[in-house]
Amino acid sequence: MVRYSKEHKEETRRRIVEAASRAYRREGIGGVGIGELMGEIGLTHGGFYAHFASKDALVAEACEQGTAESTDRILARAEKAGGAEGVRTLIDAYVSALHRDLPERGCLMPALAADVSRGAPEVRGAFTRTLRRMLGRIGRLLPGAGSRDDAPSDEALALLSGMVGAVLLARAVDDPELSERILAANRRFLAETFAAE
Amino acid sequence: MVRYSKEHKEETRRRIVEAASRAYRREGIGGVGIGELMGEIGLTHGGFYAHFASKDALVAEACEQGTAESTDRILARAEKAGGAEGVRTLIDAYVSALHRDLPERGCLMPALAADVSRGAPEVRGAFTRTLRRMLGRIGRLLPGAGSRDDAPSDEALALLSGMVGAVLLARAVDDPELSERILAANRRFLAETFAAE
DNA sequence: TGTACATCAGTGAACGCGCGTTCACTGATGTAC
DNA sequence: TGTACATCAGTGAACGCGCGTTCACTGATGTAC
Repeated sequence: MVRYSKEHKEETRRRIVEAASRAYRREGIGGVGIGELMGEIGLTHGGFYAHFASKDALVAEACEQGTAESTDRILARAEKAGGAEGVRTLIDAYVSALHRDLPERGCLMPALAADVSRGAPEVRGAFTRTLRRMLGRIGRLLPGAGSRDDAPSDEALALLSGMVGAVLLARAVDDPELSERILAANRRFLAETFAAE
Repeated sequence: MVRYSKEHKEETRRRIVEAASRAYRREGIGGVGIGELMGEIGLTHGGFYAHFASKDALVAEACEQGTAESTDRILARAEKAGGAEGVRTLIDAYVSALHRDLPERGCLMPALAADVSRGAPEVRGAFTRTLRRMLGRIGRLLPGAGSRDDAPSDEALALLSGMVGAVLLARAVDDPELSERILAANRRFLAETFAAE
């Protein structure tokens, strides 16, 4: 039943990374085993080590490669709009009930930053590169930003930190009303500060 | 060798909660087992169930009771100062390299919010009560805040979200320079916004 | 075009380990007499 | 004051389970002839 072509292996590898990235954001890194992951794409656990040296190697790749699509979904529309309208679009998309409720398709930062801070060096490195890339894109969206890509702007750092904290707390909280208030307050506050006309 | 007085049991229970609260903030909830915890206070794992019905029950108590001292350490000085000076004191203490580097003695939110959002209902409830208490104290510190304790103010929500996001990202990042920039940018930005004269 | 074969992606049993939880027990305690 | 005893905090072996990882293997593949 199994048929493999020349690109078959790299295709399988890609599917593992994608499944891992989604599952880790949903359940946490410790919450998903290799067997569960391989089963999700219709394979058995033993085959995993033909693709990755260790779970940490997969986690690193899931943090760096597996999140491009989600970042794009959040940022692309904002970049198309541009200006204050673009920043407002970003804030509304990021600090939203939808983003809160679908971590597996959302930003890496609120979902896995705490796990990463306790993780292997290669994982922290991959996470940092993804963060830098995101800060660069947000920085270019903000008014008055220089085009120096190497150092993220203070504004981008403050905006992203606020958005990440808001989604993180909104997810943890028990009470739907408080959760909604966390999002609404941060949306309003960040838009006033970073998307003023 | 073991000698127990009337208050001995509740004293032991208190020590378990304290050790758990510190260890969970440092290593994550999944990163610390019952055996390790009991060993840390000089007991064996079996005795744990004389004090708690389950690990989740301990986690809930660690989130609600075990963090009072840490919250106090961060907030007490700010409350004593009061006014804009008090807010600046809070921001400087929270968004600091010291807080970043000592999660086990720091705020519950950046350390465990992600774990909690995937946790048991009783854990989320305990976390939410601790968050509410903290928001109330921060709200009372901010200028122009009404004394309605039941609903946290938008300003308190935005300030805490920003501080939590900043410490969370600063901990996850690989590069000490970027980590320092995350803290500095957020300190400056939050102080300008919330501690203006 | 048809057959034999080397390759290697994927299989599944097995490993050592640590987890949360249970339970029969031990032995120091405060109390009853 | 001194002894017998019920209590119960803490012990440590055992449980079933899932984890990450290893490894001998299987069988479909593209290629050589």
